[in-house]
Amino acid sequence: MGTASKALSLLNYFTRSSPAIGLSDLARLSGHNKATVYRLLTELAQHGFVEQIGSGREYRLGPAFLRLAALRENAVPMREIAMQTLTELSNVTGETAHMSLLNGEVLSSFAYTYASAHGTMVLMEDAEVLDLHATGSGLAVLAYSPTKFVNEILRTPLTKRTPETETDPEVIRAMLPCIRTTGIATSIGGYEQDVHSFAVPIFDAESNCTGAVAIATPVARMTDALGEQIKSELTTRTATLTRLLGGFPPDTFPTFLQGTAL
Amino acid sequence: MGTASKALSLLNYFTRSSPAIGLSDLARLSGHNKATVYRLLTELAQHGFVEQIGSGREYRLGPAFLRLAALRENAVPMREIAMQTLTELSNVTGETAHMSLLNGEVLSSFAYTYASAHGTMVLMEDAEVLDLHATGSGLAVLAYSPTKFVNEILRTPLTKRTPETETDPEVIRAMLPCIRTTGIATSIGGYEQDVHSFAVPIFDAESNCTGAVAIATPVARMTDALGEQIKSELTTRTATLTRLLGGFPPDTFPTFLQGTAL
DNA sequence: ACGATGCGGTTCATTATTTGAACCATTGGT
DNA sequence: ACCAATGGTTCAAATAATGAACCGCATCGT
Repeated sequence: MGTASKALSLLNYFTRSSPAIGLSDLARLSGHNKATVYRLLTELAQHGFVEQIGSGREYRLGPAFLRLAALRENAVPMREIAMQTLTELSNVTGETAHMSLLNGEVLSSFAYTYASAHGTMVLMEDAEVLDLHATGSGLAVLAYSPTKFVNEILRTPLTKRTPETETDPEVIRAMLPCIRTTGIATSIGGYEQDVHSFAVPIFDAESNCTGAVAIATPVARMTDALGEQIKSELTTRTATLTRLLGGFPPDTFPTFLQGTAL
Repeated sequence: MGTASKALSLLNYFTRSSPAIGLSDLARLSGHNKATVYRLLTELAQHGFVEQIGSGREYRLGPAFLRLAALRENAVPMREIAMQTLTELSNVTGETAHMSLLNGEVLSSFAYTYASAHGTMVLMEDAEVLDLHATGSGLAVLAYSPTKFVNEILRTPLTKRTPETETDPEVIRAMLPCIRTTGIATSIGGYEQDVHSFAVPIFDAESNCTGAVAIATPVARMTDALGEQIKSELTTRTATLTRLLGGFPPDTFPTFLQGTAL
């Protein structure tokens, strides 16, 4: 791994639940030497990617991301386009719709919309990290990712989010061909208890899978009829979204799902 | 300069006006070897910080920034707090108020509010890079930055934005003590023609200057009376904002400007 | 049709940078 | 008063970054 990658991967340890991390902790988490982490953090800080809280204690993400995110969204207004489709999806299905994007090895929540049809609703968080092995979205992404990537993900220990979480790499690997035949991944309570989720992949211009769109419902509300409706809406509208974002499904993607022409 | 810094500084060449850059161009711009830039871009791409457009042509900023910006804003809701003060400022003065933040050596627009009082108005852009030598905000920041930082900025050639832009490093250096005595920097047409700007610095918890708040008006509308009102409102409200953001002005900052207690 | 140009990407011996164990000075808890 | 952490620093040893030259390819002007 190159030095730049080490520096960048440090940023992945900052999450919603641990927004500030000390030097020693970060060294332990990343497995790098403390001196190394210190030097990398210093460099990141010089560019505003991290900043220190107080007179030398913990580090947190810096203000540079606000600037670069604004530039990114200006160059590629993905969120704006995606919100349109997500709004339609949650209106039509009456359930929570969300889209996630793959950043390196991290799949994270990117945008979501709620429906006002019911009193209960699956809640989402911005920038939440979604386990690739334990969510519908993650499985959809894995099913359409290169074998090499899948191997890397399944090599590392898989965290057991709920009693229902499947953590056997081989069982997960066996699920992927099945997902590919339908183009739809399903997760029932694998990430959060009582959450049922259908997910389909989205692709970029080179037909790489870059994320997923999913509909999440309380398990108790799921019926065969609702499931069929969701799967139908999800596949057609997401196929259109992929095209709106300038992407193309790969040849292997089930053609009967590829939706209406743009 | 460390390797990580080289990688991170590549990101600074992506701007609103050049959102996509080719490998060779980026090598020329940054002054690094093409092979080096290629390797760094590859690493950045692996983490979603840049992505390639089409089947291998130009690079642009990646989706990772959206995730990290969301995490940053969640940890430090600066924008939310700042918008409050900016809204008050533009309401009270009837002019455009904006706040800029320093990311490494780059000062960029962070948030702004317009007033509806007049037909004409100074317009702002998100994430716009503000020259440190040619804007009121930039001068305010320089006046309260370490000498070493000022030297670095003034060593590089200063771009002449308008006929009024001052580009002589020594003249600019001579302005800084003057700015420090009043706590207010002024720029008249130095960045954009016909734009008058008053700016005051903001500070973090360690009394480092991290940015500025400014009021921009059309030159034609500026009068002594308006100027006095703006300076008064700007200094008191920005002092309060610094405190709201958890910062402290340094001891050298004019005390008669430090506003009301929180 | 064609050579010239410039592009993204690759190679590999040279070189400069990163690395990490050990070491400070401080801080906070007991 | 002590101990165990913390953030930060050092320097010889090891490793990773570097850059000139080189591909194959697309584009462009003639």
